[in-house]
Amino acid sequence: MKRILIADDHDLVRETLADYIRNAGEFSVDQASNLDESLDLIQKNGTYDLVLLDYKMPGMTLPEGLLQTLETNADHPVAIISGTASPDVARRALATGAAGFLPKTIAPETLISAVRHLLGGGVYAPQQFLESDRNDGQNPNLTPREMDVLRGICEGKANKEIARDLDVQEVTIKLHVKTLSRKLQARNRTHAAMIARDIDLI
Amino acid sequence: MKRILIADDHDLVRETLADYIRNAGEFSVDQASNLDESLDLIQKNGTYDLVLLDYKMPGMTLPEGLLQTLETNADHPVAIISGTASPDVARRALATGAAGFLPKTIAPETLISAVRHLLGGGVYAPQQFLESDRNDGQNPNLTPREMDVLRGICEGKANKEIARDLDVQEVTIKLHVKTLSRKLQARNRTHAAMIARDIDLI
DNA sequence: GCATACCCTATACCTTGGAATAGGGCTATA
DNA sequence: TATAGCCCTATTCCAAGGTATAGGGTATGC
Repeated sequence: MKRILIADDHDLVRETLADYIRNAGEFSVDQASNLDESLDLIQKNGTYDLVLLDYKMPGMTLPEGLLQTLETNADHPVAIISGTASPDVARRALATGAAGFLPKTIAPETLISAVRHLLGGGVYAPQQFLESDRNDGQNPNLTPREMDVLRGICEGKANKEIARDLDVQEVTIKLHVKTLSRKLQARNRTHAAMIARDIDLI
Repeated sequence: MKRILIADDHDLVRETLADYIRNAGEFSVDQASNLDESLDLIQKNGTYDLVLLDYKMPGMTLPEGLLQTLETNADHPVAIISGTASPDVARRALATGAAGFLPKTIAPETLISAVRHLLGGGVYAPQQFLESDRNDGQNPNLTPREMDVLRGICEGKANKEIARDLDVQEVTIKLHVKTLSRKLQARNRTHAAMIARDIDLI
């Protein structure tokens, strides 16, 4: 029987979900409520056939937390499960090496078939999260660089800090901040960060 | 058999949850994925014995959305179910007339007994969300004025603007910004805004 | 080749944010 | 009454954010 680890900090959600997957009768499910606990369980019980990590739980970060898990659960698939349906998160997760991206808006039966698919070594991600390169109507159409800067802003970093991280001059960051703020119709960086969060851009 | 309505936009979470509650054998469960759909169902099928509303779903607002639901589902309890465990949201929900507040971090069995309690006309809310005197590391415990300023920050307003709105001097705003940033362990106003959003403080 | 879009840099200037320090007035409570 | 917490103000100073303008380098596509 295939062994699955589900990590999510919402006890209610995780346990009912684990129950649901167990009821399919094909899987044994273990649970963790944060990243550290997940890593501990993997080391204690051996690698799982599939690990599902909530994108938002204590200790979890992208890409760091995902990379740690991939390393610990060597050679077995790790997928991200996320409440907020964000194409950008999906892309970054897959680019980092995740085997899949499961939004919490998918139907339960779809989840089961996705789990089977992942266990078979496949990659799972809903269509709409992959072909969203093109902006579908309300996407403000930020350039890759502007997205980099926006992420920095959202983490509360100063321009100088972002500049160091991206290895460019501070003035350049200021330029990006200005243009991305205009595109988002934000009045300043803080506003831009909040808008980005609102429309699930980050 | 008591009739329950669950409204949550995450299909996966809602359906597994509905399954779980149905399995208790005592309840019939209907589902909605946003506020409007909930109101429609109540009007079409008659009032439910209990309505559980997700705090974060399309159309949902506090207090407006809750008030609408309370009115439509006249004389029957409506409870808020929330992913992020925020004492402030809990207090506002209960103050508006919600019969209960259920964080998604509670255990599934606790949920079932809470549902029974609510159906019996009781009020349910975890202790720790009501006696928020003690801040257990998580609760930033901001003063009312600091909350005012925080709201301004989150709207992308400048200090000068917030000062005008609250009819005080700009320096005063700066003071509040500094102290609330310290309490939230934020490095600046943007960071504070993002943290506030993360923990659903606003 | 030419236009376009993106990315980077530079200079200069002004506004805003934020730290530090010091107090006064108010209210609730021990 | 004294203590504490909150709210407001003040002054000073430096760091950071933001605007404006001008340009260079490099791809891509017509």
